[in-house]
Amino acid sequence: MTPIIPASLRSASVQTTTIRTIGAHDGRDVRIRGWLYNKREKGKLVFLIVRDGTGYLQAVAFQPEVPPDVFETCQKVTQESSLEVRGSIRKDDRAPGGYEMKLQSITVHQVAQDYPISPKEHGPDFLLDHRHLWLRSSKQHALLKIRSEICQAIRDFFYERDFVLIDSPILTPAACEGTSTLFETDYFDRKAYLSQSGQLYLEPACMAFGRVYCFGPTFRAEKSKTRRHLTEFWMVEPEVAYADLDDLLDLAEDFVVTLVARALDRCRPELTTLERDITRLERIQKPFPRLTYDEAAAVLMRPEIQSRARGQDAPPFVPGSDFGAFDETVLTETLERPVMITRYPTKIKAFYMQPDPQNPDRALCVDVLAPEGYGEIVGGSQRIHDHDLLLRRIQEHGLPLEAFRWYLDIRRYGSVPHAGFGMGIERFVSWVAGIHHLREAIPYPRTLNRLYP
RNA sequence: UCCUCAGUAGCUCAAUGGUAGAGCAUCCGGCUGUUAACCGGAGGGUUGUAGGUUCGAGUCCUACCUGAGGAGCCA
Repeated sequence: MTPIIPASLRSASVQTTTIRTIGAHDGRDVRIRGWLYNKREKGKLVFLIVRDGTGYLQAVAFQPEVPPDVFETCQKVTQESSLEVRGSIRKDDRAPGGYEMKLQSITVHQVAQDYPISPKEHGPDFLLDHRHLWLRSSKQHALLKIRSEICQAIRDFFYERDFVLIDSPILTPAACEGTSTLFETDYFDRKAYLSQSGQLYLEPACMAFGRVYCFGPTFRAEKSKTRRHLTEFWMVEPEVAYADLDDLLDLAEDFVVTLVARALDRCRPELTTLERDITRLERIQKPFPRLTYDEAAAVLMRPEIQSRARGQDAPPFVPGSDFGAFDETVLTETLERPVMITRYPTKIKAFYMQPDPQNPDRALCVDVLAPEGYGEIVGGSQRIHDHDLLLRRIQEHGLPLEAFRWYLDIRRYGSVPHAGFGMGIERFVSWVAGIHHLREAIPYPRTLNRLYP
C-alpha cells in the first residue's frame, strides 16, 4: 500500500507507513499518522496506543530518552486527537500486536476535547447517537471491514461467472410487489416511491444479457421494530435466463459457501476481534440440507414442537401460513449449515412466482435460513414465464395493469423460464460476524426511530 | 398497530417511602513496562415531562414523551 502524503509532510529520511505492515519495518525508523486510541501513563513512561485505520500500535515515550517538551506533549495529548509519531520499530512481546515504537518525536495536529466515547461500556442509544464516532471503535471497525470484504466478494463472484451488473432504479412509479409499505416522495407534480426490490427491472435486463445482477439500497417503510429490521438496507439480486428452481438452488448454495470462505480467508483478524466462533463458519460447506415447505410443516406440527411453542408463548404454526420467528428457530437449531426450504404455498408468496407443474398450489421458490437463529438470508424463485398466467396473477392480486405493461412485454417477446434470488447484505454480514443487532452491520443505520446521524 | 421493560452526574449503574452515591471520563498530584493500568485528591445533579397520594416521593398512582426488546410483516 502506498500512503498518500502531502508534500509538506514528506521527509527524505523517514518513511511514512501503515500499522498493518509494521512488521516489515522492524529495526527501522518510521512515521505513523493517525489518532490516539488510548493512553497509559506510568511515571517516566507514557504508552500511546495509536490507530491509523489499518491497525493499532503502541508508541512508548521514556523520559530521559526524549526531550522534555516531547514527553510533556505525550502526557497531555487526549483520546482521539490526530497526531503523527516518529520512532524506531522493534519487536516486543509486551506490546499489543507484537511490535512497538520507541517514540522519538510527536506532532499533534488537533487536540480532541472531551471525546464522548470513553473506553468503558455504553448503551446502544448513546452509541447510535454517536455513530459517526463509534465507527472508530475496534469492533465496529472490524465489522465494517468484514462488510466491505463481503461486498467485494459478491462482485467478484458474479464477475467470474459472467454476470453483468445492471443497476435498478431507486425512484419507481408504483409498488413492485404490492405488499410492502413504501416510502413516498414528491416527484415534481407526481408521486414516486423508493424501491423495495430491483427484481422486476432486472428481469428485462436478464433477457438482454442472459445473466445479470443488481446491488444497491432497498427501502421498506414497514413499522418493524426488531433487531432483524432496517428501513434502508442493501440487497444483491441475481437473475438468470433459462434457469429453473434446481439451477437457482445450486447458485445460491455456491454463493453462500463462496462468501463465507472469503471472509474466513481475508478477515481472520476482524473475526477474532469480534470473538466470532470461527469453527462454526468453517462448517459451512456444500451441500446444504434441502426440504420442502410441506416437509418443514410436518416437523412443526409434531406434538413436542407444538407444546414447546406454547411454553414460549409463540403463535402456533398453522399449515398453509408462513413461518414465524419460533418456527425458523426450530427448523435451523439442529443444523450446522443453512437450510434451503422450497415450494411454499403459492398463495402466501409473490404474484410472479412460477407454480410447481406437479402441484400448482406450491410455488417454485426457496428461502435459505441461516444457522444460529439469524433467519432468512436468501429468498428467490423461478418466475412465471407464461404471459396469460402472469396476466391472471396480476389481476388476482388487484395490481394496476397499466403499471405492469412493460413487465408483461417480457413474456410476449421471446419469453423463457428464468429464476433469481435476493440476499440481504446486513443479515448475511450479521451472521458471518456473529453480531446480535442488524443495525451495526451498516455504517449509518436507518430504523423506525432513527434518522440521525 | 399490539405486548413487555426501561429512563438518576458526560457515560455505565446503585440508593426498605426518610441527608443524591460509586466506577469510568475530565482536572490536579504520584509511580521506569502499562495491557479497559494503578494509587491519592477535586469539580460535576430540575432523578424524562406534567399532575396526584403522603408529614415526607428517585421510590407509590395516573397521563404523556423518549428509547429498547418481542409479535405481526419482511431481507
